[in-house]
Amino acid sequence: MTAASADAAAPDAKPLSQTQRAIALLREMVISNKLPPGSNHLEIELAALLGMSRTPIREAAIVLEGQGLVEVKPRHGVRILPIAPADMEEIYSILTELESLAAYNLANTRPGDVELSELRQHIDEMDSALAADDRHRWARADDEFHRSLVRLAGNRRLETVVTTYSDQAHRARLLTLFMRPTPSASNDDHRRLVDAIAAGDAEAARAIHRAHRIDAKNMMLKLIAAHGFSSV
Amino acid sequence: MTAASADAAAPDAKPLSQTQRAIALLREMVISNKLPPGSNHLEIELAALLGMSRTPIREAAIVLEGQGLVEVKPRHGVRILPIAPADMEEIYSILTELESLAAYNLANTRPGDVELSELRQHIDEMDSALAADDRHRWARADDEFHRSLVRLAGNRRLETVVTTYSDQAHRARLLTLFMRPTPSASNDDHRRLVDAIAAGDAEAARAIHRAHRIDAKNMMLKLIAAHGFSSV
DNA sequence: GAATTAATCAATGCATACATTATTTCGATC
DNA sequence: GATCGAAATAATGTATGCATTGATTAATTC
Repeated sequence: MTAASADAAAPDAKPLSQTQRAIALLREMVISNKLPPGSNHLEIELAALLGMSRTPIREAAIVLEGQGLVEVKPRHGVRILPIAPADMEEIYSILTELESLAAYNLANTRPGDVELSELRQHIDEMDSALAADDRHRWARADDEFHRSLVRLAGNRRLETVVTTYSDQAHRARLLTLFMRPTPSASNDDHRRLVDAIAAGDAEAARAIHRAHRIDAKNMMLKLIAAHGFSSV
Repeated sequence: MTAASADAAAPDAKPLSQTQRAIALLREMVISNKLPPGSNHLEIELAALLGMSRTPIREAAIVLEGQGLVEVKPRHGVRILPIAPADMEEIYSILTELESLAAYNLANTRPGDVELSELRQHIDEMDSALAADDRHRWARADDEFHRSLVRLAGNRRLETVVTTYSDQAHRARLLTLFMRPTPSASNDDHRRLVDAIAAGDAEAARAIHRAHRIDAKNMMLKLIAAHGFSSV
């Protein structure tokens, strides 16, 4: 352990500014639904909550507003944006298109065993989580799989956009996680996708992933329509 | 004219906060290359330049950083991000995909004459600008055409992302505007695209637009490769 | 003369103060 | 009792001050 720090794995973790802490903490609270969608929070309250002054809170709010998670309403504080079915429709459209592009591009790069096994590890983890009937773990692995897919495609901006909209969708996915049927069929798609990527068949990779995402979107929208939505 | 205001078209234009002014002014200066790519600007200098304190400058810098136009470097002020060929590659990939999606979706909505004529007006304006050999006017109309296309598709988030990356690409387009051949063939693509949309042929609309964007990207990259890039 | 270290300088990160302005409350009038 | 208006309240937008810390310059040693 280094002399200066006792927490992270990085040998010389910089002190991390208050603004960065505020961003990380608020983001986590939003996407995990700890701050309920539709709720308002005054800057002073958030400042007190996180033990800092209004300045870093404001800066964090601006960042999170840019990421579509909150809205700064002049006299009502920071409003946690709700996610309506129409929003999910928008988000999934974009994710479908961009992740499919990632799959296409990745297949064209002819990735090596390192990259492919990274993807396959996440798939195995999903299977394992399913076997243990641990949906949270499954969801995390699913997330990681999609994140890896996009990262390996090598377009940093693509990564950024996909992360932004995945974050927005995250809360809705949490809500439907236990409403949906067992997501075992999903892994068949994943395996076929990785096989197509390994074979360098870019068109197939794109088609498989697009179909996968469209299925996911339809299921999500159906669940939301059936169960309603707590958002305001 | 209203009693309170003497400038805008809106009857009751709110005073517009300093932060909002800073965002608008800095964004314009960045995407028009008035602030050279790669240059650094201390918060105090920008504050003096725009006649305000550091606070709104900081907030604006955060917003523009989120839009990929600048980078806040702790001791060196705000750095205007340069655009390298690799960045253009990333940006055009994303724009190609998302605008093609917009074309696809718009075609599926079976837009009425109002929408279609909006698109066609921009095409006519491009023709007119070309006839007058006014490339700046052409570029503006081309921009408007693409912006309309995406807006009419009706996905607000899609609009946001496309605007973000169009802004990033804007400076490079300015640089190559006078290097490229006369962009008259481009309008053939636009007309075929609108026809496909009018006919409700979503697949054709997507294919036409994708090809259009890929052509544009290849030309841009070739120009940049040939001419080099002033970016640092 | 080069390199290493100490001292100076400067820009930022953050807290705080204050003016502005939307909201709310209280009172008065109908 | 309800509605309108005015005063009070509260939250923000912005400016400013200060401590921190990175950068830069000077100085000293080899």
